[in-house]
Amino acid sequence: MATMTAAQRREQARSDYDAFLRDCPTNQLLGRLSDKWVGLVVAALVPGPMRYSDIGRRIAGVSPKMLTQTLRALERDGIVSRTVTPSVPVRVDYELTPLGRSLAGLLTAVKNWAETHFDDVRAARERYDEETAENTDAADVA
Amino acid sequence: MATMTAAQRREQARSDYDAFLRDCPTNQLLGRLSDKWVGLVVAALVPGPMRYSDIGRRIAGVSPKMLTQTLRALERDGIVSRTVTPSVPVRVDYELTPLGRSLAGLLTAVKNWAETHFDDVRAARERYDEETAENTDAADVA
DNA sequence: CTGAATCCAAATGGATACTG
DNA sequence: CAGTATCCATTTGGATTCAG
Repeated sequence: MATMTAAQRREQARSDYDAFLRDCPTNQLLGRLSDKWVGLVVAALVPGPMRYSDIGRRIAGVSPKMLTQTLRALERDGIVSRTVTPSVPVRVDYELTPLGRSLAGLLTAVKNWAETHFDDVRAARERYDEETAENTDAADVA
Repeated sequence: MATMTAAQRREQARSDYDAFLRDCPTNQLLGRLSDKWVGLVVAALVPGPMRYSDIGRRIAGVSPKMLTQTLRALERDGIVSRTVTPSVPVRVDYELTPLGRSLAGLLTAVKNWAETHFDDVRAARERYDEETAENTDAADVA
C-alpha cells in the first residue's frame, strides 16, 4: 500500500505506537502493580502464610469478589502461591513466593515513604488549597 | 441510644472501622501513588523539567483530561511544581520537587523490578494458563 | 470456609470541542 | 500552547446470593 496519504501514515504510526505502549511488558506489570488492592494484599502476606478469610478480615473493606480477583491475578503472576488443604471445611492458604517477597520489599519501601512523608504532603495540600481559595476569591472580585 | 440490637452495633462498628481505614493517611497516599498515570508522569519528569505538551507526547495515550488531573494532584501534594512563563503563547513547565525526587527513586525501583522480573512473571503466567486449561478440559471430560 | 455468579450503581477515563 | 467542559462508553467494584 503505497497509496496512503501523509495523514494516514501518521495515524497508522500513532496507532502502532499506542499499541506498542499498551503491550509493553513494563506497562503491563506496572498496571498490575498499581492496582488498588495488590499493595494491601502483598503487605498482608509479608508476615507469613494466611487463610483466605483472614486476609479478608485484615484488609477490611475488600469484597470477596475483589479479594479473589486480586489473589488470582497475583497467583497467575507467580507472586503468591495457593495451597488447598482438603479438610472439611476446606482450608486455603496464600503465601508470598520468593518472587513475591522480592517485590514486597519495594512496596514496603513505598509504604514507608508514604508514612514518613505524609506530613510534608499534608502541608503541601493545605498550602495549595489556601492559594486556590485566594485565587478563586480574587477572580470573583475581578 | 442504648436501644441498638447486637446486629446494629456490629454494623455500626464495621462502618466506623471502614471509615477509619478510608481516612487513614497511609491509605490516602497509597491510593494516590497507585494511580495508573502517576508512575508514568513522575518517571517522565525524572530527567528534568518538561512542558505540558511534551509530557503528553512522551506518555502517548494519556488524554489532556487525565494529564491535567494527574499533574494537579501531584502539584497539590507537593510532588511536582508548576511554573508559568507568561510569554505568547503561554509556556508551562512541570518539575519534580525535592519531595518528588525522593519518591521517584522508589517508583523507579518498582519499575526496574518489573523490567528485570518480567520473564519470571511471563513464565508463571504461561504455566498458570496451561494448568487452568488442563483443569477446564478435565472438567469437561468428567 | 472458599469461592463463583449475577446485578447494578458509581467512578473512571477517552474523545471531542471549545476558550484564553 | 495549555488547559477546560461536556458527553458518553467502559470499567470498577460493592452487595447479594448461591454452590462445592
